[in-house]
Amino acid sequence: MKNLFETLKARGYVYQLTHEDEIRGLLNSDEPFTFYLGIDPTADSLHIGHFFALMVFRYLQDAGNKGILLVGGATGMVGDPSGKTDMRQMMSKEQVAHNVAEVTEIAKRFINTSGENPAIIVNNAEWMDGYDYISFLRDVGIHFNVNTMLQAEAYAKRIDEGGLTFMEMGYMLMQAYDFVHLNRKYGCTLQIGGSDQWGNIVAGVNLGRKLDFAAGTARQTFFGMTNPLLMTADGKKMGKTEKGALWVAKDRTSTYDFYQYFYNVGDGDVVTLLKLFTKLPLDEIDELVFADIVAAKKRMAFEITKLVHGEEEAQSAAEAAKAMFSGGVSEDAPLAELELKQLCEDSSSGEVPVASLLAASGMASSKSEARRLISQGGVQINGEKIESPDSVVGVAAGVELVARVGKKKYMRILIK
RNA sequence: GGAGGGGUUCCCGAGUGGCCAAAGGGGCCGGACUGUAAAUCCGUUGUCGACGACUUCGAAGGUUCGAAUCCUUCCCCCUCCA
Repeated sequence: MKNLFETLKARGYVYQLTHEDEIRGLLNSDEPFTFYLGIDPTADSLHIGHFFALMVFRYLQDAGNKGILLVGGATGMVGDPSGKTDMRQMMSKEQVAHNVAEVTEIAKRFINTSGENPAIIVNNAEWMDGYDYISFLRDVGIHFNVNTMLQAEAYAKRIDEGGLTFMEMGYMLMQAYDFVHLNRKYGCTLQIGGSDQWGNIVAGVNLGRKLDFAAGTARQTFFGMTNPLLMTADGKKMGKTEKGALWVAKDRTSTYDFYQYFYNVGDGDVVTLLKLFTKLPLDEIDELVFADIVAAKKRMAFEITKLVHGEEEAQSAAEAAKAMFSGGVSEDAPLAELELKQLCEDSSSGEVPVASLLAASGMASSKSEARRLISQGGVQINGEKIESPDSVVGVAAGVELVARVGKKKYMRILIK
């Protein structure tokens, strides 16, 4: 007898449950079961929201249960309207295929696909592609009541805003069927996912029941469990940055930025994040946070970065941050390489307006923006504050400058 | 298909011929204070060869000395009716 259920609940992974008692029994039983998590390939990387669900996946798998990761090659073609204000832009088939491949690769970093208890990765296109429309409507569609569907919380926004297309309503049927398929083929009994998936998960549970009833076969087991939405203490969606989501792929969000994001979260979120994304014991977390909130935050940022990008990367991100904020420079700071001849007429050396430099390196989105930043006193070059928007700086081929905008943005600029 | 309402700068939302690069709020960004946190306060928030110039108010034309504001056509959205 284990207490996996209690562990997950105490750390904050559990939000909604279709059958609380039964699921507790399932998770705490010594008898392994099969579960699945579905991810749609809406982009070619995963963001931190996915990672939340993947943590649950790991816990379940580490406890000896069989995990199935479903990458939605078929559902991705349609797009889940759950919780969305607007219809998702339809993706081309090529794009979906590309994303499926990328997402699969990244997911493999988090879940164990080899060893004694490997997780398996499936793509629902495998069984959806050959399913013809009429058969699907007759087999699956017959079990869905539109009135009930329309009352689903997940669709409320779309209905308020005026447009929910027929295609999108079909999404729920697809996901529901996925669960049934995995149950039939692999004996999958539990679906996990984010709270925005609740409606779709419940649909799967219900569909399984109805199909069993219609076929007169023995009732199979279908359970669903969701994890809460990752919110910051002040009620915002976590993982949002000015550039969009916080991505797991390095070319989308650098390790340094990733680390910085967590370093800069509010104090109130530190405990939550430590519980969710580290495996530190709960009492140790409490102690740490109580003793020194800043140290706890640092530890949290490090641990999460380590989990996602590996220890080495995390170490260098932490060191880069340390160097930067104590006034030094780090090799790990982002580097921009600029062509000298694009900055000034003279071929060997010359003076370049600081504003141009910032704009060219991407530190500022335009020269106007750069001038604004300078006049507000937010720009430093090589540790010296730039006083006037018209200031120039001497450059020559091979020179490296360190530009700083605001308190937190640093960049090395190499003149070529 | 019919009738009405509407599309404004990142978002919401004022503006119905010059005083409009466009009120106000949110967000973002910068500064101060701090702990690379939060809260608070201040400032900024189209672009550029920068006290001036250029380009913006769904799209394209037109009227006018002058248009986000008026006219025409088109595209899109919403509400009610069918």
